[in-house]
Amino acid sequence: MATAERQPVTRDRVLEAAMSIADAEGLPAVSMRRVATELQVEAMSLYHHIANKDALLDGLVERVVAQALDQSTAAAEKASSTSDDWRDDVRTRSLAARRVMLQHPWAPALITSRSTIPLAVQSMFEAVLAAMIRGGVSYRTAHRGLHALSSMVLGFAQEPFSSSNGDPTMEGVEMSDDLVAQFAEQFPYTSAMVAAELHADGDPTLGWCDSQTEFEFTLGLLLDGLDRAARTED
Amino acid sequence: MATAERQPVTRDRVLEAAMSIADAEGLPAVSMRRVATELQVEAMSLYHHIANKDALLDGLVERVVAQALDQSTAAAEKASSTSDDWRDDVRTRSLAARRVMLQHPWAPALITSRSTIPLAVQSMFEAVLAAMIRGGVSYRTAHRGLHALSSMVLGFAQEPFSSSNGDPTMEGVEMSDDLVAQFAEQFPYTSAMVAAELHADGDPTLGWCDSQTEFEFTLGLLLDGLDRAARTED
DNA sequence: TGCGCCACCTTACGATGTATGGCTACCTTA
DNA sequence: TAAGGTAGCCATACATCGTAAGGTGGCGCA
Repeated sequence: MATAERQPVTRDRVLEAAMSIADAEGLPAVSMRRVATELQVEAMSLYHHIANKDALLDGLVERVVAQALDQSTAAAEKASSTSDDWRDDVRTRSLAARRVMLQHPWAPALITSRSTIPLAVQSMFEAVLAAMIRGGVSYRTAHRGLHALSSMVLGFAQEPFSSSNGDPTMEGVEMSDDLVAQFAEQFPYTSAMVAAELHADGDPTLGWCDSQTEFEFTLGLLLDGLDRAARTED
Repeated sequence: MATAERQPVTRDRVLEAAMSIADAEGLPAVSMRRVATELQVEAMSLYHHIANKDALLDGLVERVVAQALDQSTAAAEKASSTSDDWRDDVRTRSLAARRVMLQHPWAPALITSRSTIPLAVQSMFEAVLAAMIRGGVSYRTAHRGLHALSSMVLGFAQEPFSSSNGDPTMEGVEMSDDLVAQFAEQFPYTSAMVAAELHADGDPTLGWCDSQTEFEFTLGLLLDGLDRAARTED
């Protein structure tokens, strides 16, 4: 703060500021004025570097997916020698992309809401597709796999009904024994499942789930299924 | 319009109005003033029936998931005699729930963003879980299956990068031959896939996909995978 | 020296959610 | 029947949002 010589505003600096606000305080906190003050500038000055807010959001998406592409190709290259099963390649890429999404929890919803497909996404599709085709999967099956994979990477990072979606009121309220009993009566299977799955920590919502393990399990299921489909169709 | 005796406002009528606005013009069009004028009333009057806008959105979610629950139990009951494979039961329910989501395209994103889990969702989980357990799936695997299924139903209905997410500018613009060639060079596998999959209609985005078929395929993959997991773990 | 442009700013408009307080018509109760 | 409360609706106002329109200062180049 001592030498607060402010640097010139650029599109990149705007996006960076917006990104850090989104990461720290959530996407709704990203307003033009907020981003501007972060850059020690007035709101209207931003319009010299980006067309409008929608373009700013497009820029955010662009940045996140570029990061996802980077990470997943890096991870895939690093692991390329360890296996020649196409599933491992795709798995590595998917896990890396997911990791990026988890670092920017606002991103999946934003990406899903956009209408134009970023180049970086196209590149990721291409890489995954290439792995599948080289692994002997048909175009048809690979196409379906692509949809399923992108849906998984974007969907599993969002966690519906998680208390991180605002409303800290419910944070750690315990259900009364009465309510627990009533719940158990109305949803016996669910209760039994929770009882079976619950080890140490208690939380009546689905927050007790280990969503990373669940993601990996489902990913494995999907990849094995695609592989099997490929093997039986020829 | 002749006998425009306006009925008294109720929570139900508020939600119904909001719902039809969302269906017709999208979720952003649902503002307090807009809903109010629909009911021939001023915005502030709504607050006598609904705590605030967030509660209104909760109400919308509540309505949609209730509808999904209705449809999926109805469908499951109707088909209950045709098969005793748990997968068919779960499939029927999932497809019915998806159908409801497709009727309210704004719903999946809204549902995903909420923090409290509606009772109707809990009921759907219970029914699906029951089918799985009775089919011999372990609690652990069933739990993972539940996550995967809900992610699919919510995720596949959203279609990232679809032109229905605003921006009608791109609607049906043809790529120049130049661009097509450049694209083919940069993304050879993708181009080959599009060529292989494309039958009659042309559209360079992923809009040419039949997402219903893709959903059913992936659903089948998932169910078979869960079934296989259940069969090998005991 | 002067012209023009570019980055930034000021002001202002219409939209949004909602706090505050007033009005009217009814219902309850003595 | 008169008094008082209350439920439902409305008008006004405020903060915040995206952004259109136009002003201002300093720099580069003629």
